[in-house]
Amino acid sequence: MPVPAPPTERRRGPRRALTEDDILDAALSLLDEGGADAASVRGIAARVGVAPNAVYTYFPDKAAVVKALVERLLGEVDHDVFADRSRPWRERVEALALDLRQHLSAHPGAVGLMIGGPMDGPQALALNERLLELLADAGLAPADAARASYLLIVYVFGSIALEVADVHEPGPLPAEAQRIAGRQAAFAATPPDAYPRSSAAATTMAGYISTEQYLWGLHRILDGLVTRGGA
Amino acid sequence: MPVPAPPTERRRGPRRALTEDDILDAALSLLDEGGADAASVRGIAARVGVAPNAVYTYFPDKAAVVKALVERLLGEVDHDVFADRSRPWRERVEALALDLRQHLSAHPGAVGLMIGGPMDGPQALALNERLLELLADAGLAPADAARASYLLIVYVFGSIALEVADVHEPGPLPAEAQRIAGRQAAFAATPPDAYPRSSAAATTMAGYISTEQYLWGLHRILDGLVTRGGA
DNA sequence: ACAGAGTTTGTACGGTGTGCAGGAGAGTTC
DNA sequence: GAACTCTCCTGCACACCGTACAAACTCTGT
Repeated sequence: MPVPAPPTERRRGPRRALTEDDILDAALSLLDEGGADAASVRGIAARVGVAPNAVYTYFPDKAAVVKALVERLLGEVDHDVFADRSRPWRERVEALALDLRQHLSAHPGAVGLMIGGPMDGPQALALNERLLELLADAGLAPADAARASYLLIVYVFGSIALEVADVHEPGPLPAEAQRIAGRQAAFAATPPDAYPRSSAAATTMAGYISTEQYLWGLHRILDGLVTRGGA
Repeated sequence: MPVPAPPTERRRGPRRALTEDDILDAALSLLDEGGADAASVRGIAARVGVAPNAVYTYFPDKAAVVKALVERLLGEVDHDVFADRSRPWRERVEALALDLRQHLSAHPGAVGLMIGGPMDGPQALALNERLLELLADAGLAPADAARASYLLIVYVFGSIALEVADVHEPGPLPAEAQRIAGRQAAFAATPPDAYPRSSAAATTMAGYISTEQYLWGLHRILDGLVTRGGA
């Protein structure tokens, strides 16, 4: 604790009607209901019942709101699950990857905001730290662990980004089976003469958004990491 | 050619002052100069010298402009380079990955637009088709080739997305060395007591955005694909 | 010459993020 | 208790966004 001083120090002026978290709550619910466009400053302010510019008392600008929101979502992942060193490391990576995917795709509108910014907050760093620990446990040298951690992050966020990019309407993601069926219908329109292989692989491609494909890719990456730990 | 009919059929009414390509040119240049926000319908119209709503003669809405622009950029990659079956397949995948990265990061503002939509146009399909061919040449069964193709696409677009997300100002990407130096400076501020591993790996992490790291990750993925081609 | 289709423009509406001036509440100091 | 000061919230305003509508103009087919 680098701040031992006054936690209960009352500020001057009138008490705040809101907290930063109230604003983030409103932003997140708007994001979930209406997509990225719905999470406007005016919308947030209306939801918490203040004038639009009152938001600027809590955050300097809208970018700060989304930054804080991203941090909060990243903080929701349970670090203990994959910090448990008694479990095999592959299992722990898998648990982390699944956890991240579940948490992030629960808020599809927020995914675009994450990959739109640098993702360099404390929670992002903490996550990276855990990943480095985990890969060190796997026997990777520090430099390789760092590279591998980035590779995994790219895979996780890239997967989720492409996944949510495929759904057109805002709101919560439909069930997996439903989305796959929709993609299957879309891929059926692929002209087989122009794209023979794509057309033949349509069924597999429709399943790109499935947990199964997600794990398949993850396993291939983990395989690649162990077959050649060196540079 | 499924359209043998009249290519020179003159429409009624006055001749168009522009072409669709003029609009895409303007959109792309604005995107490159001022980032995603600068590519507004009004900005595009001003650049080509018409009223804002004249754009709607050529495209139904802004989303269609973005979609066409994405398709055009995807069409810029030279398919012949990695369609040459005499070269080893790993080399061809590498060439494709590098080509894509170069083309896409030449227009950083466009990257967000790509992963914001479904990426299901003809050029995207053609790219996928080539990748499937390539992976079939590598000896993968069709279903595995499809999965592997998606894995590679996720990696390529995920990498580039995270890469451009790190640069704050719009405009063309700075040189690689310059960006790495900037990241190094940023990572130096990481508190070593809270994040010991991240702090120790700062130098490696600063290089995340390098071509070297990009290829390292790609090679790990390719290793993972060959060590276990089956499900 | 005329009709009609197609292109462009002016105007306008509702939305966005955000700066500025002023008013109201709550602590601090006399 | 009065005065001061600091903070929060508000109303208003600006510049911008995407885009719908109707009018004006230009060209082609008859």
